[in-house]
Order: sequence, then structure tokens, then C-alpha cells
Amino acid sequence: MQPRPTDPQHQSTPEFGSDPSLPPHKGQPSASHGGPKGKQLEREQREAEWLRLALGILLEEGYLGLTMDRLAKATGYAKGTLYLHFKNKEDLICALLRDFQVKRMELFDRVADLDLPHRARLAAIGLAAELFPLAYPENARIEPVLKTQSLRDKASPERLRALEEIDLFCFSRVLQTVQAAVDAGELRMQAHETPEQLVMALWSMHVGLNVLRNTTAHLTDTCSTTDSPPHEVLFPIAQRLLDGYGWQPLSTEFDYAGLRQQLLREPLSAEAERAWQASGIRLL
Amino acid sequence: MQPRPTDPQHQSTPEFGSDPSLPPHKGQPSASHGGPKGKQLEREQREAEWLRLALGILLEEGYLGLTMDRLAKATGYAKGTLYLHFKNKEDLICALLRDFQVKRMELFDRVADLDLPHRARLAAIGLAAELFPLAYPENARIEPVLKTQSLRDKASPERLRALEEIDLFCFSRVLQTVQAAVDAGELRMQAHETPEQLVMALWSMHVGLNVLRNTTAHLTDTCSTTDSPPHEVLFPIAQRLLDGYGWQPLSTEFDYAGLRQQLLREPLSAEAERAWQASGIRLL
DNA sequence: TCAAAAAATGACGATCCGTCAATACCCGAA
DNA sequence: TTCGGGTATTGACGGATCGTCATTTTTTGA
Repeated sequence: MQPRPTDPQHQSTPEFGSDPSLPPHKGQPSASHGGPKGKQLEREQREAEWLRLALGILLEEGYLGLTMDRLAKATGYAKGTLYLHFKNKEDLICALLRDFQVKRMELFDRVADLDLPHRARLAAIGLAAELFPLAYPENARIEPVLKTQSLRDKASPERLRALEEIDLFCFSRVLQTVQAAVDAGELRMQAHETPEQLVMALWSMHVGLNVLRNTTAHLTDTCSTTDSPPHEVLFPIAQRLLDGYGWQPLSTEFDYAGLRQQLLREPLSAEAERAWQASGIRLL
Repeated sequence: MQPRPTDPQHQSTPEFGSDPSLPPHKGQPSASHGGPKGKQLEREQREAEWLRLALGILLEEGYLGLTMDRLAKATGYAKGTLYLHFKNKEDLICALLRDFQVKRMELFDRVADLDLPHRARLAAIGLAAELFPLAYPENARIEPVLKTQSLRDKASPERLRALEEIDLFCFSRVLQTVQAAVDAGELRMQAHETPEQLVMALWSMHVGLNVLRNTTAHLTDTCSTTDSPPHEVLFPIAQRLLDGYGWQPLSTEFDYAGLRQQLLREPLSAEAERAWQASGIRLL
């Protein structure tokens, strides 16, 4: 073990669980028996590994701590190889962001088709949206960081389009639910009101709360000092809002709080458990 | 006009209205008659000038385009002098952010003490909050950018505290209004509800909408394609929400839309005018 | 077995941040 | 007017990072 200028064994930090014994590029292309599939698989695995490490660094030391040199070395590959996968740093950030959004979308999917009144379905999606940053606080913490910062200026168009696609998909999901309620006569909107605006307002609440939680903790803490548990913020308020619209069934006619408990037990139990472990928040 | 290595006349861009003939430091300390006041004044003027230029560059070329070298040269001063005013780049960003927040606070101040029912006062503040990004779209556009990005890691504690102070001040303003309504019996909250949560939700809506407008324009555009004017988003929805709380007087008993028009004519006419000029949005 | 194609490398140029020793300027006293 | 100490300003420099690309290593396939 002769002293080296940049001995990977002597990294300043253990580098977030990367396997230090990982051979740079001497390992077999893949465990599977040859063919282009193996190549492709290895490529994806490596990319996933980079994203995993990038997330770790980002959480540990923030945006400034994440450098391409460091990320490359962390897996034993050279920087040039890293740049074969990601056009630039923003592109990598974009890929990271996409992973979160896919996760959230999957969560939406799990509750969007339940056999419930339209309003209850919307409430279920809202709960999922509220649960997400609690179950994956790391993701939520860096999401506002990633969403800005000249990301759109430099990331590759393909990655950006992928992001927009997911956004639009989620938006449509919610919009469909509202529209269905309007069509069913359960929700009446005035002339100047549109389902899009309602969806946008609900969406804004979630986005904004997440931003505030992660940029102005001194304020959100004010909320938590009360008796009420700090996580139960958006769900009941959204119900008040929908009551204000007169969306049937009203919260006086339907037990949305009970639905919430039920959803947390059944299709969202895994996330509720994660929230308990990750954020120390007992939801059930 | 002998050729110089860094001739300010030959900047790549005209640099956003800075006076190219501005003498580096040969001008009189100040027009006022001597004394330490003049020195202080000159210092503040210079700082204001830097912030003005920084905003211009930020708007024109984004966060990446704003470099300390460039900003320094734009006023004819050296970088070292710039660093005498701002601890680092983040610190400068912080100062810029503060200017916006002060502006918004002043707007709040202008409507927070009107002789109106509590709920109408809250609506007035909400209108001010909604009007702000329309009247100062440049500010709103970069505010999400500035709020993140390791700003808190590197900016000086004093500047950060100044930011928090303003946030807290605005928050308190709103909270007081809600609390007053509760005390007056015009707003009843259930056991698990708190005024803080309601304020935070309203605040989140505004923050979130601004973020969405500036990061995912493809979605917010969806909202604008409807017949309804795109700017009338939050005000009516907030009224729905407060109706949901049963906050007296309900929107069926009080003409909040009329109040809105009136506010836009009287204490907020300047901002309404700005919104018309800056965003092409006719509010009246 | 070997040569062409593909993959991986890391040194390099360019950019930017923030510092600090050197310089220019100011102002009161002689 | 001259001088000297103190203050304001400067810009070259060190350090760090991004992204490139000519070179080297590995793989492929004939």
C-alpha cells in the first residue's frame, strides 16, 4: 500500500456506501450471458450507482459539495466516463430530479383509481402528495434546490422533456378527477372558475409548503410549536377549501379524516412507515 | 483614449445602463458638503448601484451570467472593492433578495391597517401578495432561484437574519389578522386547527404558485389557456377556502370581488399600473 | 491472432471565486 | 506647499471546478 497522490482508500469520507473494491472496468460486462442486453444493463446500473452517490453527497454536503470529479472518483471511474452518461452537471441533477418525480407519480398511481367518490379520490391524491415529502424527506429537501439554478439553461432537452412529461402526467391525473366531479354535478364552478385553477392552487400549496419547509425553517417551526402535529397541515385545509366550493360530499357528510386513516393503513402503509422511520412522524 | 488591456468602453455588452463615463474613484466623495455623512452616502449609493446592475445581469443572463468580476468591472471598480461591500457572492444575492422582501413588506403595510372586517383585511393582504409578482415580475422570477442554492450556507449571518426578520414580520402581520378574527368570534377553528396552519397554507399557495410559474411554465400555461384571466387565481380560491372555514362575513354576504376592484383603484393603484406595464395584465 | 471499433482515461484549458500584498489617494500638520 | 501616516482601491494570484479531447486500454469480430 504505497502512498499515492489520490489513493481511493484515503478519501476524506467513506463516500456513502459505494463499494470501494468495485473494479473500474475490469469486471465482466454483466452476469447475463453476453449480448447487447448485458452492455445496456451494465450501463444502467452504473448510472443508477452514480445517481445514488450523487444523492448521498448532495444530502451530506449540499449542492456545492457535489462535484463531478468527486462523483467520478467515488465509483472508481474517470470523469470522462461520467460525462459519457451525463451531458453536464445540470443534466445529472435533472436525472436525479426525475427519480423523485417518478416515485411521486407511482404514489399517485396507487391511490388515483380507488373506488371512491371523486372528491375522496382527490383527497387521496392530496394525502399521497403530502405524504411524499415526509416519507422521502431527503428528496423533498433537495427538490427545491434542483428545480432552479439555471438547470433549464444547461440540461439536455431530452431530460428536461422527461421532467415535464411527468409533471404533466400528475397534473392531468388530478385534473381528470376534478373534471369528473364537475361532469357528475358534484362540484359546481362559477363562470370565472376553472378546474385548472383549482388544481393549480392545490398543487401550489404542496410545492410552496415544501419550499418553505426547506428554506425558511424559522417560519415553519412556528407552525409546529402548537399542539397539533405539524404534518397534518394540508389535508384538513384542503378539505376546508373543497367545502368552500361546496364539492359533494361535504366534509360534514363524509368522514375524510377517517378515509385518511384508512388510506394510511392500506395502500399507503409503506410510505406511512417510511415517514415514521425517516421523519419520526407517527401518522397512524 | 489610448488602448488599454481592459477598456471599459469595449465591454462585450453595454452593461445595463451603467454610466460608462463614471470615474472609478476620482469623483467628489459626494455632492453634499464633506463630513463622514458624505462618505457613508457614497458607500450606500455605490452598493445600490451594484445591486441594480446585479439584478440587470441576473435577469438578462441568469444566475450563471452573474460573476463578481463582471459586476465589479461594470461599475469601473475593482473586484476587491466589491468584496469590501459583500462578503461573497451569496451575500450579494442575499442583499438583492432583501430588497424584494422590503418591497413586499411595504405593500403589505399599505393594506394591513384598512378599516375593514378582519377577513376583508386578510383578503387585502392576499391581494397584495398576489399583485406583487405581477407588478415586479423580474423580482418574482429570480426569487425562487435566490432562495435556494446553498445561499444559507455561505451568506453572512447578518444578512440572513435580516431576511428572516422580514419573513417573520410579514407572517406575523397575517397571523395577527387571523387571530383577531378568532378572538372576535368571526372565525371558529376546530380543536386540531390553528391560525398558524391557515396562514402557512395561504403563504404556501403564493410561494408555490410563484415557483411553479417560474420553473414549470408548461403547466401554468395550461391555466392561462382558459377564458378566465390567468392572474385571478389565488384571490377567489382563497375566498373559497375562507368560506370553507365559515369565516364571517362569508363571500355571499360581503362583496370581496368588489373589494378587490376597489383596492386595486385606491391603495394599490401604483402596483396595478405596474402590473399592466410590466406583465401586460390589465387588472382594472 | 490481430486490427478496427468502442470505451475509458486524466491531463489540460478555461472560468470563476475570494484573498492580499502592493499601490493610489486623502488629509491634517508642519 | 510639503510631507507622512492612514485609508481606500487595485488586480494579479492561488485554489477549485467544469467540461474537453487526444491518448490509451479494452472489446469485438473476422
